[in-house]
Amino acid sequence: MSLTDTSKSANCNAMSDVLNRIGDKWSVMVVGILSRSGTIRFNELKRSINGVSQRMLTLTLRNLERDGLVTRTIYPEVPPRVEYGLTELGKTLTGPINALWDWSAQHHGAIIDARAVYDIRQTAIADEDASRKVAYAARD
Amino acid sequence: MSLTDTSKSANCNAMSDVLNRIGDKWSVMVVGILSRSGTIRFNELKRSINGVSQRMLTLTLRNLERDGLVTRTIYPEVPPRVEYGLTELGKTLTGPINALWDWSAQHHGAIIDARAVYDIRQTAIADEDASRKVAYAARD
DNA sequence: CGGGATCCCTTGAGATACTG
DNA sequence: CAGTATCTCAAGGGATCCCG
Repeated sequence: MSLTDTSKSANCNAMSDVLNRIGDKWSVMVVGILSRSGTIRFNELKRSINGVSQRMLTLTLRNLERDGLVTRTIYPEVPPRVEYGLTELGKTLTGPINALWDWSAQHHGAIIDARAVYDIRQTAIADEDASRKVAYAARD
Repeated sequence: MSLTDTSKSANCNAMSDVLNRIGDKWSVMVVGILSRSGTIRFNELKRSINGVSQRMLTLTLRNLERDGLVTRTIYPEVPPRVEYGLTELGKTLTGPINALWDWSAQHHGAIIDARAVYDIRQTAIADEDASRKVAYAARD
Protein backbone atom coordinates (compact mmCIF):
# COMPACT_ATOMS: atom_id res chain seq x y z
CA MET A 1 0.00 0.00 0.00
CA SER A 2 1.47 3.34 -1.01
CA LEU A 3 0.82 6.11 1.42
CA THR A 4 -0.65 8.94 -0.54
CA ASP A 5 -1.97 12.00 1.21
CA THR A 6 -5.51 10.70 1.14
CA SER A 7 -4.68 7.31 2.56
CA LYS A 8 -2.71 8.99 5.32
CA SER A 9 -5.64 11.14 6.21
CA ALA A 10 -7.84 8.08 6.26
CA ASN A 11 -5.39 6.43 8.61
CA CYS A 12 -5.47 9.24 11.12
CA ASN A 13 -7.58 7.07 13.40
CA ALA A 14 -5.21 4.15 13.14
CA MET A 15 -2.28 6.44 13.77
CA SER A 16 -4.00 7.95 16.74
CA ASP A 17 -4.78 4.55 18.14
CA VAL A 18 -1.28 3.25 17.64
CA LEU A 19 0.21 6.41 19.09
CA ASN A 20 -1.69 5.93 22.30
CA ARG A 21 0.46 2.83 22.80
CA ILE A 22 3.65 3.82 21.03
CA GLY A 23 3.52 7.38 22.23
CA ASP A 24 3.76 6.17 25.78
CA LYS A 25 7.36 6.65 26.81
CA TRP A 26 7.46 3.48 28.90
CA SER A 27 6.23 1.38 25.99
CA VAL A 28 8.93 2.75 23.74
CA MET A 29 11.54 2.13 26.41
CA VAL A 30 10.39 -1.44 26.90
CA VAL A 31 10.42 -2.21 23.19
CA GLY A 32 13.80 -0.53 22.88
CA ILE A 33 15.30 -2.58 25.71
CA LEU A 34 13.66 -5.79 24.54
CA SER A 35 14.94 -5.32 21.02
CA ARG A 36 18.47 -5.41 22.37
CA SER A 37 18.14 -7.80 25.30
CA GLY A 38 16.17 -10.47 23.51
CA THR A 39 14.37 -11.94 26.47
CA ILE A 40 14.46 -10.51 29.94
CA ARG A 41 12.86 -10.86 33.37
CA PHE A 42 10.58 -8.43 35.08
CA ASN A 43 12.98 -6.99 37.61
CA GLU A 44 15.83 -6.86 35.11
CA LEU A 45 13.58 -4.80 32.90
CA LYS A 46 12.64 -2.60 35.81
CA ARG A 47 16.28 -1.93 36.61
CA SER A 48 17.04 -1.23 32.95
CA ILE A 49 14.46 1.50 32.71
CA ASN A 50 15.33 4.45 34.83
CA GLY A 51 12.48 5.83 36.91
CA VAL A 52 9.70 3.42 36.07
CA SER A 53 7.53 2.26 38.94
CA GLN A 54 6.61 -1.37 39.27
CA ARG A 55 3.00 -0.49 38.70
CA MET A 56 3.62 1.37 35.44
CA LEU A 57 5.91 -1.35 34.16
CA THR A 58 3.24 -3.95 34.83
CA LEU A 59 0.58 -1.91 33.09
CA THR A 60 2.87 -1.16 30.15
CA LEU A 61 3.72 -4.82 29.71
CA ARG A 62 0.09 -5.85 29.89
CA ASN A 63 -0.85 -3.38 27.20
CA LEU A 64 2.01 -4.43 24.97
CA GLU A 65 1.06 -8.06 25.48
CA ARG A 66 -2.55 -7.30 24.68
CA ASP A 67 -1.56 -5.57 21.47
CA GLY A 68 0.43 -8.62 20.43
CA LEU A 69 3.79 -6.87 20.62
CA VAL A 70 5.26 -8.63 23.62
CA THR A 71 5.30 -12.24 24.80
CA ARG A 72 4.98 -13.20 28.44
CA THR A 73 6.34 -16.56 29.50
CA ILE A 74 5.71 -17.89 32.97
CA TYR A 75 8.01 -20.54 34.39
CA PRO A 76 6.24 -22.40 37.19
CA GLU A 77 9.19 -22.40 39.55
CA VAL A 78 9.92 -21.27 43.05
CA PRO A 79 10.71 -18.42 43.12
CA PRO A 80 8.48 -17.53 40.18
CA ARG A 81 10.13 -16.45 36.95
CA VAL A 82 8.49 -14.53 34.15
CA GLU A 83 10.28 -13.58 30.97
CA TYR A 84 9.32 -11.00 28.42
CA GLY A 85 10.28 -10.79 24.79
CA LEU A 86 9.16 -9.31 21.50
CA THR A 87 6.72 -11.06 19.21
CA GLU A 88 7.29 -11.03 15.46
CA LEU A 89 4.96 -8.07 15.27
CA GLY A 90 6.89 -6.39 18.04
CA LYS A 91 10.15 -6.91 16.16
CA THR A 92 8.80 -5.05 13.15
CA LEU A 93 8.32 -2.09 15.42
CA THR A 94 11.98 -1.86 16.33
CA GLY A 95 12.78 -0.33 12.95
CA PRO A 96 10.65 2.79 13.41
CA ILE A 97 11.51 2.91 17.12
CA ASN A 98 15.21 2.85 16.46
CA ALA A 99 14.81 5.51 13.79
CA LEU A 100 13.24 7.69 16.43
CA TRP A 101 15.90 6.76 18.94
CA ASP A 102 18.65 7.72 16.51
CA TRP A 103 16.92 10.96 15.74
CA SER A 104 16.75 11.75 19.44
CA ALA A 105 20.43 11.11 19.86
CA GLN A 106 21.31 13.30 16.90
CA HIS A 107 19.03 16.24 17.51
CA HIS A 108 18.55 16.38 21.24
CA GLY A 109 21.24 19.02 21.54
CA ALA A 110 19.56 21.21 18.93
CA ILE A 111 16.29 21.01 20.84
CA ILE A 112 17.94 21.98 24.11
CA ASP A 113 19.53 24.96 22.38
CA ALA A 114 16.25 26.00 20.76
CA ARG A 115 14.54 25.92 24.13
CA ALA A 116 17.19 28.09 25.70
CA VAL A 117 16.88 30.66 22.92
CA TYR A 118 13.10 30.61 23.14
CA ASP A 119 13.06 31.00 26.89
CA ILE A 120 15.45 33.94 26.78
CA ARG A 121 13.32 35.68 24.17
CA GLN A 122 10.19 35.08 26.21
CA THR A 123 11.65 36.52 29.41
CA ALA A 124 12.88 39.51 27.41
CA ILE A 125 9.41 40.09 26.03
CA ALA A 126 7.86 39.65 29.45
CA ASP A 127 10.25 42.19 30.95
CA GLU A 128 9.50 44.62 28.14
CA ASP A 129 5.80 44.29 28.74
CA ALA A 130 6.27 44.76 32.46
CA SER A 131 8.22 47.99 31.99
CA ARG A 132 5.60 49.27 29.52
CA LYS A 133 2.90 48.60 32.04
CA VAL A 134 4.85 50.45 34.70
CA ALA A 135 5.32 53.41 32.38
CA TYR A 136 1.65 53.24 31.47
CA ALA A 137 0.57 53.16 35.10
CA ALA A 138 2.90 56.06 35.91
CA ARG A 139 1.06 58.27 33.42
CA ASP A 140 -2.19 58.01 35.37
CA MET B 1 27.86 8.39 15.57
CA SER B 2 27.14 4.69 15.56
CA LEU B 3 24.52 3.63 18.01
CA THR B 4 26.00 0.82 20.00
CA ASP B 5 24.22 -0.61 22.99
CA THR B 6 26.19 1.51 25.41
CA SER B 7 25.61 4.76 23.60
CA LYS B 8 21.93 3.97 23.41
CA SER B 9 21.79 3.39 27.12
CA ALA B 10 23.57 6.65 27.67
CA ASN B 11 21.00 8.35 25.48
CA CYS B 12 18.07 7.10 27.50
CA ASN B 13 17.69 10.53 28.98
CA ALA B 14 17.71 12.23 25.59
CA MET B 15 15.25 9.68 24.29
CA SER B 16 13.04 10.18 27.28
CA ASP B 17 13.13 13.92 26.85
CA VAL B 18 12.39 13.78 23.14
CA LEU B 19 9.64 11.26 23.71
CA ASN B 20 7.85 13.62 26.03
CA ARG B 21 7.35 15.84 23.01
CA ILE B 22 7.14 13.26 20.23
CA GLY B 23 5.15 10.85 22.30
CA ASP B 24 2.38 13.40 22.53
CA LYS B 25 -0.15 12.38 19.95
CA TRP B 26 -1.09 15.96 19.07
CA SER B 27 2.54 16.85 18.37
CA VAL B 28 2.90 13.91 16.01
CA MET B 29 -0.33 14.83 14.28
CA VAL B 30 0.76 18.43 13.85
CA VAL B 31 4.15 17.48 12.43
CA GLY B 32 2.47 14.93 10.19
CA ILE B 33 -0.01 17.45 8.83
CA LEU B 34 2.61 20.17 8.48
CA SER B 35 4.94 17.87 6.59
CA ARG B 36 2.27 17.49 3.91
CA SER B 37 0.60 20.88 3.99
CA GLY B 38 3.75 22.96 3.99
CA THR B 39 2.37 26.01 5.73
CA ILE B 40 -1.05 26.27 7.28
CA ARG B 41 -3.19 28.51 9.46
CA PHE B 42 -4.37 27.82 12.97
CA ASN B 43 -7.97 26.98 12.26
CA GLU B 44 -7.10 24.96 9.19
CA LEU B 45 -4.81 22.92 11.37
CA LYS B 46 -7.52 22.57 13.98
CA ARG B 47 -9.96 21.27 11.39
CA SER B 48 -7.35 18.86 10.01
CA ILE B 49 -6.82 17.21 13.35
CA ASN B 50 -9.85 15.36 14.49
CA GLY B 51 -10.79 15.94 18.10
CA VAL B 52 -8.18 18.44 19.19
CA SER B 53 -9.35 21.31 21.37
CA GLN B 54 -8.18 24.83 20.65
CA ARG B 55 -6.38 24.89 23.96
CA MET B 56 -4.41 21.72 23.30
CA LEU B 57 -3.55 22.80 19.79
CA THR B 58 -2.24 26.10 21.10
CA LEU B 59 -0.16 24.40 23.77
CA THR B 60 1.14 21.82 21.32
CA LEU B 61 2.19 24.48 18.84
CA ARG B 62 3.90 26.52 21.56
CA ASN B 63 5.91 23.51 22.67
CA LEU B 64 6.88 22.61 19.14
CA GLU B 65 7.89 26.20 18.51
CA ARG B 66 9.92 26.26 21.69
CA ASP B 67 11.74 23.10 20.68
CA GLY B 68 12.64 24.67 17.35
CA LEU B 69 10.52 22.29 15.30
CA VAL B 70 7.83 24.67 14.14
CA THR B 71 7.81 28.23 12.87
CA ARG B 72 5.10 30.71 13.77
CA THR B 73 4.55 33.63 11.41
CA ILE B 74 2.21 36.44 12.34
CA TYR B 75 0.75 38.62 9.58
CA PRO B 76 -0.39 41.94 11.06
CA GLU B 77 -3.66 42.06 9.21
CA VAL B 78 -7.31 42.37 10.07
CA PRO B 79 -8.51 39.74 10.69
CA PRO B 80 -5.28 38.40 12.15
CA ARG B 81 -3.52 35.61 10.33
CA VAL B 82 -0.97 33.24 11.80
CA GLU B 83 0.73 30.55 9.79
CA TYR B 84 2.61 27.54 11.02
CA GLY B 85 5.27 25.53 9.26
CA LEU B 86 8.15 23.18 9.92
CA THR B 87 11.66 24.40 10.56
CA GLU B 88 14.62 22.59 9.01
CA LEU B 89 14.94 20.65 12.25
CA GLY B 90 11.26 19.86 12.12
CA LYS B 91 11.61 18.52 8.59
CA THR B 92 14.25 16.05 9.68
CA LEU B 93 11.67 14.63 12.04
CA THR B 94 9.25 13.77 9.29
CA GLY B 95 11.37 10.78 8.30
CA PRO B 96 11.00 8.93 11.59
CA ILE B 97 7.44 10.17 12.00
CA ASN B 98 6.41 8.88 8.61
CA ALA B 99 8.09 5.57 9.33
CA LEU B 100 5.89 5.31 12.38
CA TRP B 101 2.87 6.43 10.41
CA ASP B 102 3.48 3.77 7.77
CA TRP B 103 3.94 1.15 10.44
CA SER B 104 0.62 2.14 11.98
CA ALA B 105 -1.14 1.82 8.66
CA GLN B 106 0.38 -1.59 8.02
CA HIS B 107 -0.03 -3.18 11.41
CA HIS B 108 -3.04 -1.54 12.96
CA GLY B 109 -5.23 -4.43 11.86
CA ALA B 110 -2.92 -6.97 13.48
CA ILE B 111 -3.07 -5.04 16.75
CA ILE B 112 -6.83 -4.92 16.70
CA ASP B 113 -6.91 -8.66 16.12
CA ALA B 114 -4.42 -9.31 18.90
CA ARG B 115 -6.53 -7.28 21.30
CA ALA B 116 -9.65 -9.23 20.42
CA VAL B 117 -7.87 -12.55 21.00
CA TYR B 118 -6.39 -11.32 24.26
CA ASP B 119 -9.70 -10.01 25.56
CA ILE B 120 -11.50 -13.25 24.74
CA ARG B 121 -8.85 -15.28 26.56
CA GLN B 122 -9.06 -12.98 29.57
CA THR B 123 -12.84 -13.25 29.87
CA ALA B 124 -12.52 -17.02 29.53
CA ILE B 125 -9.99 -17.13 32.34
CA ALA B 126 -12.09 -14.83 34.48
CA ASP B 127 -15.15 -17.05 33.98
CA GLU B 128 -13.12 -20.11 34.85
CA ASP B 129 -11.91 -18.48 38.05
CA ALA B 130 -15.41 -17.44 38.94
CA SER B 131 -16.78 -20.97 38.54
CA ARG B 132 -13.87 -22.33 40.60
CA LYS B 133 -14.64 -19.91 43.37
CA VAL B 134 -18.29 -20.94 43.31
CA ALA B 135 -17.32 -24.59 43.54
CA TYR B 136 -14.89 -23.77 46.33
CA ALA B 137 -17.51 -21.84 48.27
CA ALA B 138 -20.03 -24.65 47.78
CA ARG B 139 -17.73 -27.05 49.60
CA ASP B 140 -17.93 -25.09 52.85
C1' DC C 1 -9.26 34.99 13.56
C1' DG C 2 -6.12 33.49 16.97
C1' DG C 3 -5.49 33.01 21.02
C1' DG C 4 -5.23 33.93 26.75
C1' DA C 5 -7.47 32.97 31.33
C1' DT C 6 -10.32 30.38 34.24
C1' DC C 7 -13.05 26.57 35.98
C1' DC C 8 -13.53 21.91 36.78
C1' DC C 9 -13.39 17.16 36.23
C1' DT C 10 -11.05 13.03 34.71
C1' DT C 11 -6.98 10.48 34.24
C1' DG C 12 -2.10 9.33 35.22
C1' DA C 13 1.05 7.74 38.08
C1' DG C 14 3.85 7.28 42.52
C1' DA C 15 3.92 5.10 47.27
C1' DT C 16 2.62 1.60 50.13
C1' DA C 17 1.00 -2.77 51.66
C1' DC C 18 -0.52 -7.46 50.71
C1' DT C 19 -0.54 -12.29 48.07
C1' DG C 20 0.76 -16.65 45.50
C1' DC D 1 10.02 -12.82 42.48
C1' DA D 2 6.22 -10.99 40.22
C1' DG D 3 2.67 -9.19 40.62
C1' DT D 4 -2.47 -7.06 42.57
C1' DA D 5 -5.11 -3.57 45.28
C1' DT D 6 -5.88 0.75 47.21
C1' DC D 7 -5.01 5.44 48.34
C1' DT D 8 -3.54 9.74 47.18
C1' DC D 9 -2.14 13.73 44.73
C1' DA D 10 -0.78 16.21 40.59
C1' DA D 11 -1.25 16.82 35.91
C1' DG D 12 -3.95 16.63 31.54
C1' DG D 13 -7.28 18.25 29.08
C1' DG D 14 -12.24 19.86 27.79
C1' DA D 15 -15.66 23.81 28.05
C1' DT D 16 -16.44 28.41 28.32
C1' DC D 17 -15.82 33.29 28.23
C1' DC D 18 -13.16 37.19 26.92
C1' DC D 19 -9.75 40.13 24.40
C1' DG D 20 -6.93 42.44 20.56
